[in-house]
Amino acid sequence: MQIEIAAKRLAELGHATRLEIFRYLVKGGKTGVPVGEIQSALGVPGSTLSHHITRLVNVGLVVQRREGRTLYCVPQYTELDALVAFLQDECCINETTDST
Amino acid sequence: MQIEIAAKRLAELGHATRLEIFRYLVKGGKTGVPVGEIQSALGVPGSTLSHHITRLVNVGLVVQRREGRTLYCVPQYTELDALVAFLQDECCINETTDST
DNA sequence: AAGTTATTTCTAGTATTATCGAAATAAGAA
DNA sequence: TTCTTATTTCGATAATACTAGAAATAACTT
Repeated sequence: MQIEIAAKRLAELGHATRLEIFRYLVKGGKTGVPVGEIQSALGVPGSTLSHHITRLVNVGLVVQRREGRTLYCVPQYTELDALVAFLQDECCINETTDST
Repeated sequence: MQIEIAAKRLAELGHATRLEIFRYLVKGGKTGVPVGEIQSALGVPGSTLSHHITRLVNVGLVVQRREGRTLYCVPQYTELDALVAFLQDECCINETTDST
């Protein structure tokens, strides 16, 4: 992953409300969680919530799927895994290159 | 780790220049890297660099140690590990609770 | 069509962040 | 003590982000 993309995704997760949203989605599983459920669970005003979700969508960490009136938010596990992998590969001690 | 702290650290890493700084420090090893070396390696103006380093220090991801005129920046591996662990534990699919 | 529910877009005020030159500080060297 | 090196703090400007009420849109129900 390029550093620019990693930085963008980290920045979006670097906001308490958005991090809570993402965590809530992850707990909700692969089918996704309706926006309204996030709203009542976290107690965030609709317009504010929509703004934060849009940001998560913009960096590819969340995808939305509509079913009738309900919009489901689906966390993109693969993207988060890649981000975690980036941190581990690029920003943690690489023991294999280290001489004991 | 509390979500507030995690969010703060993610936010600080969520800036391309700061992420590059941190990555450079990690590559530099446990003894740390002088500010001046980061400056010439990344080509960032001194005042701007100082600002970014201060932010990393403020969230505990970097510690500074002075040796004469030279200030060494030391990446805090433990803190990054904790952050990565937070993401994996709280924001990734927990396979163990999943019925296979 | 009119009403209801679910969610977004608009708008605007406030706050935080990024940037970097210039001046200031810290510390060793002459 | 003066000079040089290393780095920070100050100050000012521009840009971006946060928040949330109100209005708009999307889609189902009656």
